[in-house]
Amino acid sequence: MVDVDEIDKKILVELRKNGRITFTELSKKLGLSVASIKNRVDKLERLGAIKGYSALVEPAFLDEYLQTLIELELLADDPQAERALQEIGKLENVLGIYRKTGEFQIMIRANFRNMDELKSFLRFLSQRYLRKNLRRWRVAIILDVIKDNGVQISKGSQRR
Amino acid sequence: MVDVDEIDKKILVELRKNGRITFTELSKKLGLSVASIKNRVDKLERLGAIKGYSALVEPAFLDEYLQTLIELELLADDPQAERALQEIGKLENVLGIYRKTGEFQIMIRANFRNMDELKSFLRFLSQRYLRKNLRRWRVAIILDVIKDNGVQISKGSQRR
DNA sequence: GCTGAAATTCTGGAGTG
DNA sequence: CACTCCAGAATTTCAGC
Repeated sequence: MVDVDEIDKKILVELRKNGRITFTELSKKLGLSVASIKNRVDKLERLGAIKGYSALVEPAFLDEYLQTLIELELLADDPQAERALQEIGKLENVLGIYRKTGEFQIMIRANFRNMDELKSFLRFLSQRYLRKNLRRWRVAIILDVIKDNGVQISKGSQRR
Repeated sequence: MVDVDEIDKKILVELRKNGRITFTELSKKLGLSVASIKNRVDKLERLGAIKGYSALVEPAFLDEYLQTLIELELLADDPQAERALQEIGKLENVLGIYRKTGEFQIMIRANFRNMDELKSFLRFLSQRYLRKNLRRWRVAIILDVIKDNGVQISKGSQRR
C-alpha cells in the first residue's frame, strides 16, 4: 500500500476503534498537529482506505429482535445475482453482505422484527431475486455479540 | 423499547449509515433543533442503544490481506470460554465475535496479514484459550464485501 | 508534508416554556 | 421534551516553512 505510512495506519486503527474520535484527540495521541491529522484523514478517505463511518446500534432499540446470519448457496456467480445482492444491500435491516469461500458462497447479516419478517425476507430472496440461482440457504440466529466491527460490546448487552 | 420514539429510531438509522454525521446535519434532516438532537443522542448512548462508533477500514491498507470468518464448535459454554472470547476480542485484527445457533456456536470475523498469521491465530485459539473446549473449527475466506455494518461498500473495492 | 493562526462551525451546559 | 443562548471546542482553510 503506497501512500500510506505508519502514522496513517495508526489513524486507521484508532478510527476503527472509535469512529467519532476528534482530530484534536487524534493529534494528541499521535503527536501531530490537528491540520496534519485532517489532511491525512482526508487522504485516507479519498484513497478508499476509509469506506465510511457507522454507529453500532443495539438492534432491539430499532425493534430488531432477531439477529441472523443467512448463508446462501448459489448455483453460479452470474452478474444477475451480483446485482441482486447490491439491491438487497439497500435494505436498512441488512447490515452486511459478504462473498466467501465454502459450501455457501454468500453470507448475509440481517436483523428482523420477528419471525414473519425473516420468513418474508427469505421468500423475497428466492422469488424476487435469486430465482433460479439459489440452491439452498442456512439461517443461524445470533445469540450474543461480544465484539462488532472492532468495537467491544459490553457483556450481557442483549438483555431487554 | 420504552423511552425511544420514532425520532430516536430515525437518529439511530442515520447514525448507523453515517457515524460521523454532525448534530447540525441531523437536526436539518429530522427537523429538530441541534440541542434536542444532542439530548437525544446523549440519551441513546446512555441507554446503550448506541454501543460505539467505528470507521469501516479497507483491510488492505492495514496489510490485512486475508479476511476470514472462523467458526468454532465448543463442547460446553463454560465461563472459561466466555472469558477467553473476551480476551480474543481485545485483538485489533479481530473485528467481530458472535455467539450463535447451529453446529458451530461461535463465529469470529478476523483479518490477517498472511496465512502464517492465520495459522498461529488458530494454534493460539486451541492451545492458549479453548484447550479442552474446542472440538473443531471451520475457516472461510471473505472474497468480497458488498455491505458492512450498514454501510454499502463500492463494488470491486477488494482489488489491489 | 507539517505547522500555527484565523474564520467558521459545532458541541455541551444552563436555563426557559 | 423542545427550545434559545452562549462560551468553549473542534474543524476547516490557508499562508509560510
